[in-house]
Amino acid sequence: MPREIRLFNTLTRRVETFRPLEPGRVRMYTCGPTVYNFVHIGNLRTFLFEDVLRRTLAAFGYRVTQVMNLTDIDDKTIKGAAAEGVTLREFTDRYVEAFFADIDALRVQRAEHYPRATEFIAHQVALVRRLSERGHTYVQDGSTYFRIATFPGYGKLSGLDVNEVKAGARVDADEYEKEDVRDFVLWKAAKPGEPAWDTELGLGRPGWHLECSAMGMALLGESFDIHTGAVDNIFPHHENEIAQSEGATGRPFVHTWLHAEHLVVEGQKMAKSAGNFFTLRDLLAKGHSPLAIRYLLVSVPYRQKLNFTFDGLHAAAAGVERIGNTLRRLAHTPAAAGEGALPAAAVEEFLAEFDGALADDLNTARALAAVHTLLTRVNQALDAGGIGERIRAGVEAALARVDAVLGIVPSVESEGAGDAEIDALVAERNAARKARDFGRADAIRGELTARGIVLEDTPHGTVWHRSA
RNA sequence: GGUGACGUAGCCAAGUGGUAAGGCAGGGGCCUGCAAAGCCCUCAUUCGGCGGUUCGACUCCGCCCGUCACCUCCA
Repeated sequence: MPREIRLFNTLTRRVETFRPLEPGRVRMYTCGPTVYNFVHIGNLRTFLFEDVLRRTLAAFGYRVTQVMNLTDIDDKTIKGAAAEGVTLREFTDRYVEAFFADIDALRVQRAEHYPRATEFIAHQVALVRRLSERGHTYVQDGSTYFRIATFPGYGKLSGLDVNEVKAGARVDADEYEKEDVRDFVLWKAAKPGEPAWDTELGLGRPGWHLECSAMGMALLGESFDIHTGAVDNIFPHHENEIAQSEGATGRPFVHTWLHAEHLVVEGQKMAKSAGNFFTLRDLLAKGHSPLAIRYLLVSVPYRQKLNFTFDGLHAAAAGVERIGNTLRRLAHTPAAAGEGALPAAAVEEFLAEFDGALADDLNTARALAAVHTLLTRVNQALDAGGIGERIRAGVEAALARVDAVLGIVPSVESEGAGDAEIDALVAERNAARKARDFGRADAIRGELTARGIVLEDTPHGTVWHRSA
């Protein structure tokens, strides 16, 4: 039996105990990138929330099937391809590839499916047909619209009163004519020079919201457990998905809706004009480590606004370092006889708190606090006389679980080994130290430091590793 | 105008009725030939402000101040 988890459902505005439709199995749909550009750290915050969600569910014993769409047909991709004079596919392929490279760098686990909107045109057309059969649509100037007046539940996710949504400066930005400004387009009539599909709906292309309904239902079923995105998706995107999906099937579309808060940079909304807009690539180019970025983005619970700062990034890097240092000490310190200075209860308490925090609507800040408390106890025990073999294995297993869920544990495995030249320098330095020739010893250490090698003289000998 | 968040130490942040987790930064100390790593001590008599409820409130209620988000491009 999987462990229970409590999640805040946007639909009910409450933290609820999560119950999958099929016991032990979770089907989740996560809104993915529009592939017209490199993803920025705000996108990444959301993807990382989804990654921690799927990892937590898996660690808790659920079998997870995750779908993440790749939006490769919309105004932005069309514009981008046209601007460069390449086909839509060539243009979007580039950013799909970049997207995968970026999430790989951040250790995001792959979803089971990454459907592209352009590869599910038939499903989208079929969905519109079902909506038409049930009287939810109308056609105007070759485009097909969803008439929200036919869907009584409209507004239930966002809590917006549709009657309050009035035509104004911000409404009806798109050029297509609608019967009612609140209606949204399902199928857009072709415009000259734009990609179009010749279908029973006429020559055109799918509207923005259609792909998620069609692909979600195609890959996960007409009703599934979880649908996620960032808060700005609540309205109109997810509201419209519900209308489209439930309008077509007459069944509940999604049981639990989860939304990640936005991130701000140095307290300001991230915007290109403000000069605080960062892609992953920007940060890596500045020399920040992917693991530190991941740690920072994961350290604030997903429903909290995250203030991304360079101070915070340095703190995150320090946090990652501390985990690695402790793991390294643990590996290099000989095991104590028997239980040693760390009681087995310390590990058990940690696991209970760590899992408890995650089960509480993914409270990653609390989970991380538990990790640090464990690290302190481990270091105390290491100072106090060592840790027994069995307990040490328990600590390592616990940190492996931390890594399985949060993905923030640096690898110390292959460090400090297999480099005969460095080993020789270390040996030479130790000979100098023994001879009390500290000038020579420090010169060697200085040289190694310049090469990015960190030395540690422990009671059990000198160990070295490469600085992060 | 409508709807909804948030305001805890220098910074990030947990807690949400029982007397303030954790991390980073800072100060002092131990260890070390010196470092590195680690450990110890220290760092909010107080949780935006003012009232109220309560034996007791950071936690509940009211008002006020401030910051922010969404209201059909937006992760």
